[in-house]
Amino acid sequence: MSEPTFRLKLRLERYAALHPEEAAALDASVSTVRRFAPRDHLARQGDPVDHIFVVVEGFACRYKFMPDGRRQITAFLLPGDICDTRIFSLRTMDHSIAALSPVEAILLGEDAVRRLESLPGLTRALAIGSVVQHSISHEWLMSVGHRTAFERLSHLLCELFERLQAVGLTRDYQCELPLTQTEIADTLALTSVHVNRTLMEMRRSGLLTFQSRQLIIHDYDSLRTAAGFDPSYLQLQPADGAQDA
Amino acid sequence: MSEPTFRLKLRLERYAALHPEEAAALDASVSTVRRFAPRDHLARQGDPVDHIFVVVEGFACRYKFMPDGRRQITAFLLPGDICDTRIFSLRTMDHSIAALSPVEAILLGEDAVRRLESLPGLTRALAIGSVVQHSISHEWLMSVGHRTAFERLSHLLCELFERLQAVGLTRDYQCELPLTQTEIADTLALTSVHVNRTLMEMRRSGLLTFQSRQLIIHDYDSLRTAAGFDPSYLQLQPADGAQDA
DNA sequence: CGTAAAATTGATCTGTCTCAACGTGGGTGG
DNA sequence: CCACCCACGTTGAGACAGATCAATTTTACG
Repeated sequence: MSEPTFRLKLRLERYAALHPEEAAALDASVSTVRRFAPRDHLARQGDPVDHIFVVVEGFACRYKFMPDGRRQITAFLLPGDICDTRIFSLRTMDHSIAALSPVEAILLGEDAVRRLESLPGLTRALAIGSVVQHSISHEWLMSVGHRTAFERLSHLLCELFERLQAVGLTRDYQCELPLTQTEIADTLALTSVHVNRTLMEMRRSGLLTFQSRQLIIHDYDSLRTAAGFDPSYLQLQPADGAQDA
Repeated sequence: MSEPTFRLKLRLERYAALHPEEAAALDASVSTVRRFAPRDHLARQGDPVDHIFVVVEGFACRYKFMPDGRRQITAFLLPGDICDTRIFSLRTMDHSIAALSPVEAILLGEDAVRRLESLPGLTRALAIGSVVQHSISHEWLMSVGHRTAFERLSHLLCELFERLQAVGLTRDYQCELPLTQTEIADTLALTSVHVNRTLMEMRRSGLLTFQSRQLIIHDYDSLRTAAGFDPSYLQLQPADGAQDA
């Protein structure tokens, strides 16, 4: 668990079987691990892109500001998540990445990434990871465009729960979600007032409780149904050839 | 112009300089060109992924249906656009692609793509193309989440205009947009009724006219301002080392 | 020409925002 | 160790952008 690549390997093995030497190459590529406090920036819009991040612990997010000052969170980076390796093709970041909780992250330079991508299992796993991030964006677009506040929030909580489950950060139907209602609002394009009302409605109806960063889902089937949540876009079913527990 | 890779090369050269042999490799990779009628599917959700597309002519779109039957268009594929090459890592398509107008498209198999991606200029250009598609998704999320109908529509029209301009499909401030108001509505997560009212408002205010598939922008500066449109996310400024016209 | 798809217009309804106030808990400095 | 304080959460009343429902007109095309 003290191994910084622990959750990353859990994630990548969902996508493709990794040879022992590929796992070793991952460990060997870790030279810099950095800690960030909540609200710290891992990267800012306009920064030159000289490394990407692997989140080891904590929550981070990609975001952009609108001209009117409202913030849109466009992605969450959870433990085990790795940034798109193709970002190196860009001169500068076109968005910012900030820590939402205390975050520990591995920094990988372009050379290290190239070396990892020369290994077939990793190539495939990283490619799927990138496609999944894209699919999540599309799913969020559907949420913001066509789902009600209740559906949007249920859908997001289902997604976060399953993503955390994939890296061993849930037990039963509970997990830690270090998010404020305002941050959820910035993600779902709602106001924090409305997120609050919707959360209270969910609590009242016995679906779940979300208090002091702890999410407890009391009725996952109903939550999934309410959200219209279909997890297939996360590609978390173990891949062909990947070891099943 | 009869060359199927003409617009693709225009696009890729915005991202990275291509060596003559890379341009030749692109041409050599074209073995199958297919035509599609409006509403035809280029690919359907669930299909095995055995080739990707390069749009030569016409408009296509990626889309998904919501459980309630509403459609969300998640991306446009314009002439010169190429699908993300990493989609090959997925067993099956997680969304559908349909023609919006008569479409001509090159089909590229995985081997052909691997061969192209072994060339450095193409690797870089294709990587940037993929990152830009991702950025466009994020920008659409901002639109649907935080922009008014008027801003959303202006923003989309600015984006489409600039993308078409990059591949030589505009003259002055005009271009052909083979989109119905319903299709625009499915993109912006509005109703076609509201798209219609918004278009009329733009027409009345002298900003633009959009009739029988022809977009004529009368006042681009005002349109851009109204949209809060910043084209940098499209990465269309000629790359270092790319030839300027 | 005829017919179906697309565009246009009007009247009404509603989910979410806005503004505004008040409650609360956990961290920190005295 | 207690008191203050500030970020976060909670609640209420009213406003509005865009949806919905329902015609009617215009356009494209076989």
